[in-house]
Amino acid sequence: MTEQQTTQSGDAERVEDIHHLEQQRRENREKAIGLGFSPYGHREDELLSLNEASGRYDESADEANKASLQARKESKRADPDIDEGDLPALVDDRPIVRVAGRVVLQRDNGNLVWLNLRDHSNDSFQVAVSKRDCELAGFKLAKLLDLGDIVVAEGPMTMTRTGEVTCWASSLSPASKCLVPPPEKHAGLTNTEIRYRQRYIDMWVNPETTRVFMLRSKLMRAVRGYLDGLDFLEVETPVLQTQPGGAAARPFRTHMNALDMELSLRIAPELYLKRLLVGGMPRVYEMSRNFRNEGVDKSHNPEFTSMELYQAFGNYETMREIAEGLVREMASLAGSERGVELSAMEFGDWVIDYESPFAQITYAELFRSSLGFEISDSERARAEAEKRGLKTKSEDGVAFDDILVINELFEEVAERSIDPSKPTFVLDYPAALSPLTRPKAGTENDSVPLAERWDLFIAGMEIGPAYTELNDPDIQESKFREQLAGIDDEESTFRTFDADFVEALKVGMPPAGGLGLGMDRLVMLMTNSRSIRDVLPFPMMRSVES
RNA sequence: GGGGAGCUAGCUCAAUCGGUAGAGCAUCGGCCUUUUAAGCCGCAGGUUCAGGGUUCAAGUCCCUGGCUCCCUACCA
Repeated sequence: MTEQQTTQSGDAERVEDIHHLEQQRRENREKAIGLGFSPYGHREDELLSLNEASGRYDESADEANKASLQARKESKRADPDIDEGDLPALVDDRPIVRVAGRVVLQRDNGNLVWLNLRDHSNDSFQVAVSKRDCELAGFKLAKLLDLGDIVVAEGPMTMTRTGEVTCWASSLSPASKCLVPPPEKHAGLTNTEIRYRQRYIDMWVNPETTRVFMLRSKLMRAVRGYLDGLDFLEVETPVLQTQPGGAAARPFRTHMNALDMELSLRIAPELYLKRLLVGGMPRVYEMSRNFRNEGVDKSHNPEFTSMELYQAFGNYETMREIAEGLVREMASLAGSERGVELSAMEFGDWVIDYESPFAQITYAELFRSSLGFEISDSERARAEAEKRGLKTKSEDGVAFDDILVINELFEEVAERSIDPSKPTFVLDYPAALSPLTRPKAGTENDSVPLAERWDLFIAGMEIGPAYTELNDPDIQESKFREQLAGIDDEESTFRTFDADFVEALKVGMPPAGGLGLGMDRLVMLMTNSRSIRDVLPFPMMRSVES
């Protein structure tokens, strides 16, 4: 973008529509140009972060410089006519730094202007711009800066009388103009709507927001590093799918013009990742953006990120070991960044222990301990569900299959009995609820056959499931065709018959473990964010006409 | 889906029973070379979310709509 474009585009005809606070800022930008500056800056190769610059402060050099200045002053006082050459030598070995940041505070003392700059590393770094020590243009610039402007300053690191490490500018130049009036400097920006819709303002004003997104990025990198260490390969599979599968959810639908096809955005990558196992890749994972055309709340966004992985010749036990290691790895990183103990990481009102081995309990045991009877007692389950006012039939009046009633009770009562502060694996779900999972050997003839599946719960949130994958094409086909009584549309998408996937299994998929983890929810846990919106830079918002 | 709260200056918030829309910060003008949310003096800043209604009079009461947040429900 050229200077001409940014400084002249449409100013003339728009001037009357522009808010006076913006107009004043435009005028200050013109004045900076008048001082010979390019208001939008240029390449800088020698910049230090503000935090690095603070670290460069050298106390002994600063003391020596101050002492030499004092000695010269005293010599002059003793002999006002002393020659310059007879004064004690000026000592100045103070480190020079070159820094950039956004102006968050400005205190103009007349011939000395104090600026506080902010960048990713430091919320408030002080720069002093004095008429005596700074280039004249830079000094004049300091006086006409607006809060929010980005500037580049260079000068020695020193300490003020009040003990604040400060860059004492020898030069100052603009790097970008902020034409938008800033939020209140102390109360800040609290309006959640602006925070989410104009996240760039939120990030500038509330450094904590920026820190969450930086930690999110580091956590994603840590996950990749961990999986890399286990020889998993990251892959990419289709987002646009003709037949969305791998989960129970309503998809977003779209149309492809070139091939005149109806397509859906994926609800899960599962069925494609398994095809890669069929093809011969032994360990794969994908950081998958999934799309589900459903409600929005504190833990649901229409697009969200899951990590799914598949390991040939693994099973759901292998997956439990990986998941526990991975979550602990993330917690360890987050703990060190946040300065909290791995065994005591706050999340809302809870303190979560990621250090101890994660708890394990079977679906049946958890059901029994919280409800007081067995999952096989379907009559009692139905009575209990009705007593609790739970749904036991679909909207069109069809009575739920027994296993759906049991699962209603499980979700309503048993899941909630899990200690939120202890990461907990719930093992061995009913096979009927897990159409892509291998049945658990020896339970086929039980009244409630089980499948080799677990779900991980932390802080009351479901973090993700894992399976021993079903690799028998005939069982898979019958699972796809199995319909439970009272099942709803969303649930049935799980069972949409995918002929090509069955064909792939016929080619032969090695036995495998598969795992899916909700990355957004994990980032919520790791950053102590209570809403998924706080870990997504740009959460879904209703559109507004302006 | 159900319930609750809210929307006033650029931002954060006031405005009593329905009776002249205010403050702080930011901005603008003036002073100031060690300030820390700098300070002192002065000025200015409004389609009270939108539309309709009641009234002599509406930010305030009523209706409709928009957007946001919270609770709840749903949601692998």
